Amino acid sequence: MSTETPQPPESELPEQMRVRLAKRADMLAAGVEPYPVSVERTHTLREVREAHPDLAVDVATGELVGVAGRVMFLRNTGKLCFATLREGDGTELQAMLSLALVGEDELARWKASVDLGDQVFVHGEVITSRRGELSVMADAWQMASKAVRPLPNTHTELSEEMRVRQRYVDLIVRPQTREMVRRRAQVLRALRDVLHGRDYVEIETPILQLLHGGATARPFVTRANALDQELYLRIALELYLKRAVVGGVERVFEINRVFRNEGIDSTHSPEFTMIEAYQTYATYDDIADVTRAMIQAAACAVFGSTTVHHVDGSVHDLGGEWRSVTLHGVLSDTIGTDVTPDTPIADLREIAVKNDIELKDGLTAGEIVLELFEELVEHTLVAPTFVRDYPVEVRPLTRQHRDDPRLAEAWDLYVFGTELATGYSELVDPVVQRERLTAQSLKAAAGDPEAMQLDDDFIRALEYGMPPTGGMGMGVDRLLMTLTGLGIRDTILFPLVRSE
RNA sequence: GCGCCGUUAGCUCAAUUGGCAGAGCAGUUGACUCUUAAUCAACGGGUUCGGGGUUCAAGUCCCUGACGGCGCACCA
Repeated sequence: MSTETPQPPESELPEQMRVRLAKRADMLAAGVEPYPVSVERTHTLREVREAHPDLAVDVATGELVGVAGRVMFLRNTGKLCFATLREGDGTELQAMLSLALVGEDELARWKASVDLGDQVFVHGEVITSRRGELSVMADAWQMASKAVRPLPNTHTELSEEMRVRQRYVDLIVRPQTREMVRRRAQVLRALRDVLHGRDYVEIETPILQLLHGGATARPFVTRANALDQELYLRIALELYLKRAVVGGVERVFEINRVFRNEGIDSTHSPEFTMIEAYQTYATYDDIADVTRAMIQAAACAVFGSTTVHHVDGSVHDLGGEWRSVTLHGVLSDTIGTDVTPDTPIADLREIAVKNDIELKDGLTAGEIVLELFEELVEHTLVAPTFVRDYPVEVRPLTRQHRDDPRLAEAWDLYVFGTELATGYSELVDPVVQRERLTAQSLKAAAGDPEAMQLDDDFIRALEYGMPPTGGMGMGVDRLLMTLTGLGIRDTILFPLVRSE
């Protein structure tokens, strides 16, 4: 060891880090920069590969290139060294260093300073080895960035915790993780493309809010020092998008993060990405078509068709029209008993008892129907299914049904047994909306932490007249899960983890 | 929040009834000009998650805390 790095007490570091730090120090002592500002890269590894798709064995092209990548394999033999370089998209290319070409000193310097995981630059001729491997035969090489921490071994699976806590390592080691990053980008782009194609305008609305609303969920609370006031992180996008609709943004959407202070598990993250879209002079039927178009476009963006491939190997077609049922209808079909908005509470409770479902006291008929649906039907809806016409009391932001005032013009979209999206014919009557939110705020005052607050400014906006509007909301992470079959923590690049 | 299971070398894991803490990969040294999970030889590497206890003796048993996984509850 020639130079000390006083920061962390070296004796407490693992042996392999001490060795690598010593190599870094030795390079500095020899006047070699382990972290140069740049290197003379002329080609990406992919470009070299694409320029020479099928060279014969043991061929020299005469083409000189400068390439760089992370060392993923290293085979230092006596007078001929091999390294497999990899760049960000996963493309790999072999570098070879021979005593004859680089000389004794440079070969020794390579062996002494290069470890698995280092970023290196290699200049030389594009050749194929005697075994036919496309390679760059080096005439010069340079460290591009010395890795002082060793990579995990690449022959065993990384632990789940390591993959989430050190996602950068997961990205280096696992192609599936790199693929998810790109798939998420493809999905976001597809969603935007569909909406832009229909003349929607993307806007950004406040994340820090004085009141929480637009959904029933526990919010995160924070504080604005300058205002000396508590603020909430938004739980939904809805109420501000509707303000924009009132103001004349007649087709509007937002894709961004919302925050819910609730359980964390394989399908729930405290922050997740929502898309909400609103279109004036549209109904919940129109917005269902938009939603289907978005999901099918997302599938095509990822898989090239509406046939999706899950990580468990299963294949599912999300193409064509989707099944549409009513809430009461699908519940009736499932349990074999007719349930309608007229079914008395006593009868509904009897169905619950028969099916071993415990119900809280004081529920309305509509709330019981919804509970029965969630317990008995939801998990059976594997193929995409719009479930329509919910009890009006469980959809406080939706207009009453044109044919039955006890129902709301709302649908939920279920795929693979879970809810993926929701859509409404929006409630635009300010008087009815005030009544509904007042009822919600009474529940909040009574201690329900998930109930909506009465947002007077939102009501005031409606009082100026909001056009008839259809709206939808969808969890983007859920969409990724639907397309790939992964858990939510695999669809979010950097999910929340507890401190180590 | 409640319950169950787990945490051992850089990584992935093993360790019988409580009896010397091990393997593969990675690392160090040496050999090798066609390797590609290279091979061969030798060597090094441990606060067994933290704290406390029982015991002649604790990775192993008990208590406690942290973190993780699964189930339940809440929810998208």
